[in-house]
Amino acid sequence: MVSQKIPNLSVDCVIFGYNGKELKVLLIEQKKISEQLKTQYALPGDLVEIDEDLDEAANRVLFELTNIKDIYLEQFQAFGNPVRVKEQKDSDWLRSIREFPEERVITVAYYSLVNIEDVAPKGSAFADHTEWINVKKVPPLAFDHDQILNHALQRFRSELVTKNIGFELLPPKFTLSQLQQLHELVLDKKLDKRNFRKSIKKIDHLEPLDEKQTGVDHKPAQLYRFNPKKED
Amino acid sequence: MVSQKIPNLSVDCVIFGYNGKELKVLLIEQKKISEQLKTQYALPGDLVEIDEDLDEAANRVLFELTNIKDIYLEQFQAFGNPVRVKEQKDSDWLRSIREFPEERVITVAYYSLVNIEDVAPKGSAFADHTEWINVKKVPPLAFDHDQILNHALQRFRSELVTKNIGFELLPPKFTLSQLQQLHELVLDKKLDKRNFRKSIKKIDHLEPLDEKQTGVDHKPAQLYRFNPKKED
DNA sequence: TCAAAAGTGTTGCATCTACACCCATGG
DNA sequence: CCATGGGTGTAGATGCAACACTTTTGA
Repeated sequence: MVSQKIPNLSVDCVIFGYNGKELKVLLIEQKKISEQLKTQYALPGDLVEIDEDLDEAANRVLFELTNIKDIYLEQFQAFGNPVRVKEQKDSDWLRSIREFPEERVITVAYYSLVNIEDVAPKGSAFADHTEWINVKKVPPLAFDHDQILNHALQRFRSELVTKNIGFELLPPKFTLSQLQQLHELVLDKKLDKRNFRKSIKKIDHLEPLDEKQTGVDHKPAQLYRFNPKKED
Repeated sequence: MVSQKIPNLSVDCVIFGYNGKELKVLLIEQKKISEQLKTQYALPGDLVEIDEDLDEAANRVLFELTNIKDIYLEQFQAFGNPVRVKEQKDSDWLRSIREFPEERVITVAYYSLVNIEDVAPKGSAFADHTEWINVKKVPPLAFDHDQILNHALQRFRSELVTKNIGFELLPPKFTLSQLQQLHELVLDKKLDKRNFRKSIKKIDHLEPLDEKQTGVDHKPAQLYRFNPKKED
């Protein structure tokens, strides 16, 4: 069954992941229409269904691509340039997948943080496959997705410092050094170890475990987890 | 000439003004369809035209209602509940003005600050008239506009402190006490006069004039203006 | 015993808060 | 000369940045 879609309205999702070394973003490789076309990457997104909430649509797109369900997606901006999907580079592909490929499309953009281990990227109706790509090495994207990705990164950075989000990118048990590395990567600057620890020890829901790192050839670190239920 | 509109997409504008005493928001009174219906207020908004940028649409709505042109409107959130325009209270009115009144409508919300003196509210195609209403005394609004207004207020508060916006609400020449009163009103708390002055004197583009208040029965205050060109 | 990362406190500086009196004007 | 809001500084508390050494483990 094909559900009915609003021809002018889509959601796009910027899904960040972290492998311990690099901040990555989940991109789809657009299905190749003909051999002449070179492959183009894009953010996962889709038209919104006729009776679907925006948040629901974003979750659906995320689920279709990653099998991840019920995580928080932050809506950060709507992009509505009337020609944002009308560049030459995008029209062939749109003609192959859309019922009304000439329509202008407004998109509502969401971002989300996931544990990269939880995701087994897979193909979908629109995409040959999905791929985790280092945010510092993202090729030019379809539509205005470069711009959307940049906005997402900015928003992520500012929420990382103001709201101390970011635990979602780490494995369930992590060390403070891992957390610090993640912050350094996202903010693109070195942080002082002692000051970092002082500042994050203030935040709630960060719980030390009775457990240490194993299998490292140096002093094993205390493991922590992020526990939203913890009162502290 | 009637321009073609996208049936599922609108913009709504939360326009704040300040009269020296109260923070106000510009609302439209929906045209009365029949004598039975009670008047309902709503945020100014309209469907987006088929080739119109979102920002452009917001500016058009603002202009149609206030004759104000070319001011900055901040997009803050898209609202896309599929039933947000389908409550009983709103359906009669929609049937009277919309070509497709049963369609679900996603709206992109903007907020803006204007000098209340510059606005001569007037009627429009949809509204009997427009009215400045104290934000603390806003009646229940059409659609989900209460929620939109609340989000706008929150965003305005946070940008007032982080970005020191707010001058747009004052007359071109103002005293520091007027600026302080505005901040106190928006943030809903008393501020210390000396500390307030210290903090705002750090911000750029605030320029003391060679001019003082007149016509007051106390020591006349220094006048300032906000001058975005000033380097300082 | 060596290498590698974990872990831990203090000091100076900048920022924020609290607080009270004199000044200029109009009536 | 009185009432009214305008205008100003300081001291204490708090928060942030800089900085170096000891510990624990595996190899």
